[in-house]
Amino acid sequence: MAPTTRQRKRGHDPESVLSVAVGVFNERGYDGTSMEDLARALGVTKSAIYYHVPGKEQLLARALDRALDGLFEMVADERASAGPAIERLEWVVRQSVRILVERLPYVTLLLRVRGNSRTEELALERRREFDRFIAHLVKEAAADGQIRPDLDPALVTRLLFGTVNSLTEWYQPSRGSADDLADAILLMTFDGLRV
Amino acid sequence: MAPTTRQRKRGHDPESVLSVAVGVFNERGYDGTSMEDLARALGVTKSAIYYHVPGKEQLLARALDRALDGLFEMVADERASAGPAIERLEWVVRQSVRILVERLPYVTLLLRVRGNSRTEELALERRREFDRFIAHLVKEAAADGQIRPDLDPALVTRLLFGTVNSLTEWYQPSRGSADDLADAILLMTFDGLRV
DNA sequence: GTGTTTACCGAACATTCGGTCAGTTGACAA
DNA sequence: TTGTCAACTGACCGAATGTTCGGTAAACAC
Repeated sequence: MAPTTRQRKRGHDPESVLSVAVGVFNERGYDGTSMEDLARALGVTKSAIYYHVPGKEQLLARALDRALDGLFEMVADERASAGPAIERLEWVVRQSVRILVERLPYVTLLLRVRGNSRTEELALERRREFDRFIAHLVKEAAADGQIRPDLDPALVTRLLFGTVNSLTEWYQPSRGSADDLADAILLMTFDGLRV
Repeated sequence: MAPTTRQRKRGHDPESVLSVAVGVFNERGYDGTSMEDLARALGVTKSAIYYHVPGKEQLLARALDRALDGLFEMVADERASAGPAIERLEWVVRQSVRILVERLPYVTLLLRVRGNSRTEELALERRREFDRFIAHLVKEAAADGQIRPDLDPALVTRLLFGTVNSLTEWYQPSRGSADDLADAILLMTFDGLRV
């Protein structure tokens, strides 16, 4: 046997670095994560990271774009703009859950952004634009008389998407499909828990 | 004359430092906040902070205790343990909203803790204990046949308190009282949005 | 075998971090 | 007037931060 270690030069690329980095960001928080932490998680030294990506903030920017692009692709779909408002809202909630589950680490990171840097501010602004779209949709459904009139549409928007977004706090792929989750959320929020 | 209270110079005390610090922590995140940031917000130099409090992590610990103490005082109340489970659950949700509103900055900070230090781990463990109490309560209500049987009680627990906790993301005192908020949340989650 | 490219290491960089400490200030007591 | 003391300041420390850079072993191209 050759004593020389014949370890395969697996090697990273920008994609694998991003995916590992986002995982660590979500465990320790972006500001709580050092490049040393990332290096350890990747099994390389700090400097190796800079061979693949320009720096820490770029990692954040790419991750946030991945989440936001998913959300904006959805609201660009015809099904978000045509038909009865209540059905569009239901569809958008369902799709939001789907995106949240599909891109869980990226969306999780997005929902924790506080605006500490230019990168974060830009992401926050895009997110607010998405939120405005949803708020408008709820308002339409309320105007159509499709949701209970004794609740302020703006409040409903916040609570509804508070519920959806809280998935990032506990969801694991083993805990059910996106469709089952969306069913449960729509059942609770639209029809109520009480028997 | 023996004055029992000594006239103090204008300045800060541990309480005012804590309250300003928690505000900055919530704006920029705990790890994203430097002692220099705190000093600027307090209008003093960095070293003045150490005259009033032992350090950054102690500020976090005190803030987290303030949130957790409120939650545990509530579950220690008789009304959380006696009577029909569904009514206890309703009461606990209502009180949770109240505490969240009363101690908003402290609870906000608590809900963002990731376990990066011993202090954060201890807070996380106490929080999990609170969550276990709620989960048990929902399970009891489900066993009593008081909430719809087609939803997993563990899932309901997460969604219900995901909704409640999402208040920290947007609530401002000008946006209504804790009671009004609790009404809206209970209306949506227990009776449903749809007309 | 030689040259080039890929993927990395180790050492260093300037800066910022949380924290310490000797000294200063000014209100008050005596 | 003098002394005390709460409430600071400013200079500083070692460690950690994100980033740069010169070098290099291994894989590949010819």
